[in-house]
Amino acid sequence: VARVARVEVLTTARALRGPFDYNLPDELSASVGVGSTVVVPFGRRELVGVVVGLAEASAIAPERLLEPRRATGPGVPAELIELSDWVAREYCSTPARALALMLPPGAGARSRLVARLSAGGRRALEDPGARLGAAQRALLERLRTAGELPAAASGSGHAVLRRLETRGLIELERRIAPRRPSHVAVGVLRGPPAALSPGQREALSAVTGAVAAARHERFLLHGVTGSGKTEIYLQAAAATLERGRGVIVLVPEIGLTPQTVARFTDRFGDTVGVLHSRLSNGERHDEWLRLRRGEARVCIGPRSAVFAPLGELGLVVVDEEHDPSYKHEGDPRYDARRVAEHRAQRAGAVLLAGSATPRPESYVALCRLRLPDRVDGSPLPPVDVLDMRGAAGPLHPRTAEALASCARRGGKAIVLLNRRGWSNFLSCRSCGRVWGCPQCDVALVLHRAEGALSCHHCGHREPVPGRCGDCGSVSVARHGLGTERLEHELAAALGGPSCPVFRLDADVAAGRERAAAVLRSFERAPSGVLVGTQMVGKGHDFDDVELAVVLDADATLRFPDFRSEERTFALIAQLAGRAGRGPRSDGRVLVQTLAPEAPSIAAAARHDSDSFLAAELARRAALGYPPYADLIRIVCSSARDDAAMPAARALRERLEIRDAAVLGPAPLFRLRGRGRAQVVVKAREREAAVAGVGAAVAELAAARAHREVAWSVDVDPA
DNA sequence: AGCACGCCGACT
DNA sequence: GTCGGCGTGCTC
Repeated sequence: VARVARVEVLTTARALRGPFDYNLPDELSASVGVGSTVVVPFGRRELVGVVVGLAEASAIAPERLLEPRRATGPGVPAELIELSDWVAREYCSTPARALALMLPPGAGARSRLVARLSAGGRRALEDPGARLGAAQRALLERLRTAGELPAAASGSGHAVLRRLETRGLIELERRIAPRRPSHVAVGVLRGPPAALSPGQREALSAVTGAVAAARHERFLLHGVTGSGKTEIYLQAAAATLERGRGVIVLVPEIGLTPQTVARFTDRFGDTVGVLHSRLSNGERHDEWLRLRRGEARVCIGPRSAVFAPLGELGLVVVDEEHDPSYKHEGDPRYDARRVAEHRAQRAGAVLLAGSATPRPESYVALCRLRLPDRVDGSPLPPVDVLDMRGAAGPLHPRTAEALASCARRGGKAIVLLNRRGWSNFLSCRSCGRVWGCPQCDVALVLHRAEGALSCHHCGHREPVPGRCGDCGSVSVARHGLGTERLEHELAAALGGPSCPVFRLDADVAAGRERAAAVLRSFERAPSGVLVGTQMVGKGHDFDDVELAVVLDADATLRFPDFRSEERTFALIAQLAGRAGRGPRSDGRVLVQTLAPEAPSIAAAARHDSDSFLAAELARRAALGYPPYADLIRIVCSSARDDAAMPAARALRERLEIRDAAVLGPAPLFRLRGRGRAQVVVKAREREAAVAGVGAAVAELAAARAHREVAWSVDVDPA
């Protein structure tokens, strides 16, 4: 009989090594099993924990074991406990952090302490005789101006906060992630299930064959934009539901893919549970519960939906599998595509990844299904590469002419520039000073409409300078072109009632519903130009865009990253796929670049993903990059700028992994006021390398010498 | 990670 | 004395 529950308590601490054992009294043993969530006494606190195992006895003396206070909520399926264990090990994280991903929204460890001034505190600030230390006074002052502050941003330690709380001068409240407004769907092309082309039928039958046999297989649906991939997802999902099994559909950032989501909800109604961050906490929790109870059998959502509480999984779809948003940028740094593969394999389910521009990894590893043609029969638009070396302005004469002609004829165009803001950086014309971020070693970007310079890494903002802080000169040069200025210049050149200019980038999208509103306006407008960052190339299908332009197409190539070729190819190919669709089949694409002969740009111009992938794979093989090796990146960072490098050096010396190259340590630019250094491991034997790095980091992170250093392990860095 | 405890210096 | 700023140790 199970007398002992093994519990992982939900805390983010790396130093804490669970699981911890608790006695299970009779009244709990009936309701508590693997996957149950429980509230347990832990030290001097009470924490939520997850039961990860049951046992008859513990290695700890029975009299030292405590009992869970109570069970809470429906818990998670046991299958997800196993998955969390795999995620924790695969990404060198902790069981508790991995478990937090599986829990219903809001139940995880993600909460924060918020401080607020009380009436007593307000009086104390005005009373000169009040006993207040310097730190206490400073905190109270900050609270008076800010209203309320998260404890982490209060500038004071917990000791100060707690003492002020016991004296009644402040109020402390633990709060879960803030509520967000709900999401509105836009630009939906509704319609009955389409008849399939022969190519679609063939691809679908391969997938449904594997589903019917409950055989784990992995497919790559490689088809251009508009080739009918979504219809195959829908019909494969329907076939899976008929077999009584569940479906997970992963999409990139959901705000940008409302069309895919709407097609699923249209086809399957309440059977679909939608999980995404723009639902309110309550709504998200309700959707999660519907999935957990089996009331919804299809889950659609962004990367975190790969952890949906669905039993009897039969199919996992990964739409736009090349999209970088599938990589999670917090600990654990999981890759939803790899998690999807693992989960599907464990469940005997089928993995169906789809893209017009698949990653080389998927191209090699998955069973390929080709959809070479657009469903509407329209050809892919011709792509012209324009050499910008020696060009005078931001637009090539042919680009300017094409845009003007499009505006004259009342057509629609999309212009992509992957750079936000007005201009890149500012410098003083007399002394050469460049305005940089005080927290990060990068230049600040001018956002003219807000009258601010902004750091795109940490969010630091300062007013636009009137004069140089070093020499006092009032002559400040603005360099580079961003979307804000491009919008302004195009509006001046073409704009007017007949040719409105719209802009879509992260600055616009920051107002949540604004992104959808911009897309809706552009879609409804009979003519106009949409200017934006890569967001304009995602998700949305407009059936009347005749001209697509990419500016500075080689910008992504200038990043020292082994994926830069792949990214550049995808950026151009994805945008090209959005031109000349529907009735307007006379679309064209212009690509401005300083590197017209770059293989990724030349191949994208020919719509030739097969030869691009072949060449890229050969390059990866020669250089020892994925899929022919696995990369692990470890970043050390510290508020003390001289602490990161010694820690990285110590890691390098500690790492002994067979059949792997260890590169570094290399210094990185300062970020959010923290000095950083990295070590990269290129491994032929993935498991050994992950285990080796995990052990080394665990050991060094616990060492006193590196107490102030934060360690971040990124397996399969993006 | 919290949270408490214990030590030390500054101010009443 | 007391308060506030650290450094250290523990959590079934």
